[in-house]
Amino acid sequence: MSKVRTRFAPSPTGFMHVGNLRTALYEYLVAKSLDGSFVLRIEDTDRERYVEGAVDVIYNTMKTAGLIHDEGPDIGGEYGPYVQSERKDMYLPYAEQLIKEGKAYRCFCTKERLEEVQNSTVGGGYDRHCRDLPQEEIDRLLELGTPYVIRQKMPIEGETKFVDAVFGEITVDNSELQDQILIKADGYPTYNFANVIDDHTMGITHVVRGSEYLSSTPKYNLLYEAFGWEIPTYIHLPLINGKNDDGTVSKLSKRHGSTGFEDLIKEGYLPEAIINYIALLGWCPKDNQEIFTLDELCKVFDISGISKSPSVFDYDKLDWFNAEYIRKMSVEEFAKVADPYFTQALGDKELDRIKLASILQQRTVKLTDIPLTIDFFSELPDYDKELYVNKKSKTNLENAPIMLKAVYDKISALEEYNHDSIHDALLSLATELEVKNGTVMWPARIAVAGKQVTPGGAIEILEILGKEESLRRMEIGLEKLA
RNA sequence: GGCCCGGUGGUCAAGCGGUUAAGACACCGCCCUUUCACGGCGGUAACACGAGUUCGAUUCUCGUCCGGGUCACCA
Repeated sequence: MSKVRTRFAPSPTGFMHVGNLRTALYEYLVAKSLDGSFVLRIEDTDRERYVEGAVDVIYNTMKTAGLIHDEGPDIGGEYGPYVQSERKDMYLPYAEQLIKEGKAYRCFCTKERLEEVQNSTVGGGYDRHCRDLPQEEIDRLLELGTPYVIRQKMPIEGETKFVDAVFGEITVDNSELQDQILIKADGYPTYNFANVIDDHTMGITHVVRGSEYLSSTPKYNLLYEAFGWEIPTYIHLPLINGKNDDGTVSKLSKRHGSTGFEDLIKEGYLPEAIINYIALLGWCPKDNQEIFTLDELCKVFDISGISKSPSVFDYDKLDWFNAEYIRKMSVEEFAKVADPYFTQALGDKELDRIKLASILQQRTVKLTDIPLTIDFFSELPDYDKELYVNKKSKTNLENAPIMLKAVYDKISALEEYNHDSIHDALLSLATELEVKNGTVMWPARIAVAGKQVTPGGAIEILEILGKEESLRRMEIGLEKLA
């Protein structure tokens, strides 16, 4: 058996949809799990949709996602060129070969006529008007310079069967198939034609793509057969949907939130978490493990685990994966990825960012949540004194000032100012006053944070804020409570 | 509309003729606790429907319904 080769063939639109990314991921995994090669091919034949810098978006996405290709425009390979626009001259000869063999023909029909036929025929479609033109007529039209397209002769009767590795055997009536256009009037190949030629000439063994191609696969196969080429293994992937506000589902799109890889990254998701999540959208390992590195996925990935039914992209689950990946990092790693967000909230204010990271790490779901949860470090928010009232901690407007004053005195008397000394001071205070820990902790935390919910407790916040600033904030609290 | 595909809790999903129908996310409750989180424990919740086949169907077949895809000189 020849070496397994898969390809990812995106169009440079400047946007990498998670659906495309998942297709790329599965193509990568199919190749790597079978000890094969993963090829990147850029399909840029559509000039109108060309976007500046779009190819870089593809490279960057693949790189940050960790999907490293073995061959491609940037690194070459023995099956090049890997950019479709650079291969444009190789398609026409193949189509002409088919004409010579009587498997394709020139169609001179005008668009107007086609439209007319489309509207008048039940079920629409082309009426194969030019399929059997006499040779003299063809020559005459050719001499006149009549524009034409090249169409493939599809079988009129019978059926075409093919086997998909995921969906099993699929049968389609040949009467459903149009005489598809291979070469357009401008001389360029249609997408389907270019695809078959490229896949074959690049030695692609496994075609992995979304299930929207399932019903056009017979057309592909008829082309492979016309050339006498070996048909690749087809692996069609179930689609990814999004959930609408009204509870229905539809194809994943912008209105469901960020669906581009870069958008997701901007929203504070980690690449590894995104990859891990989408790997499980439509595929399940034998043992139901959920957390996987890319390398682990390569080892356990198996085509038989691919599901047939479409799935819904669930941001809640993505959140969970992201939080898991954040918690798995070392504090240093987390501090590093969180740093831009620290800066966003704190500016150039000097705080111990490692300590900050350590109290934040367990409670961060998305990196973008960080600024709002730590904003009080840079500036004490204006808060209502009702915050000092907390039933569970047994604090109220009467005892809060007393507790806060006691904390203030205790802290200002501290020679050494660190986590342990603050800890001991506050806990011993609770013992001395014969109240529960919360009764002294709550007012202290509220005074220095000015927020009901904070990352970390009173001790951590006091420590990070520093003695001077903490005391200043407690003074403000005492004034409020007076 | 024709054709193709799909249908297990709200979501991702295991299951491949006999199970108390796993697990994860979300949700709810309890515990831990200086708030929130993390962590621990527990809970609610599903085989779309109807006929077959079979001793026995979530698993096999057919029909119905629902959902999606596809029918271009777009990719």
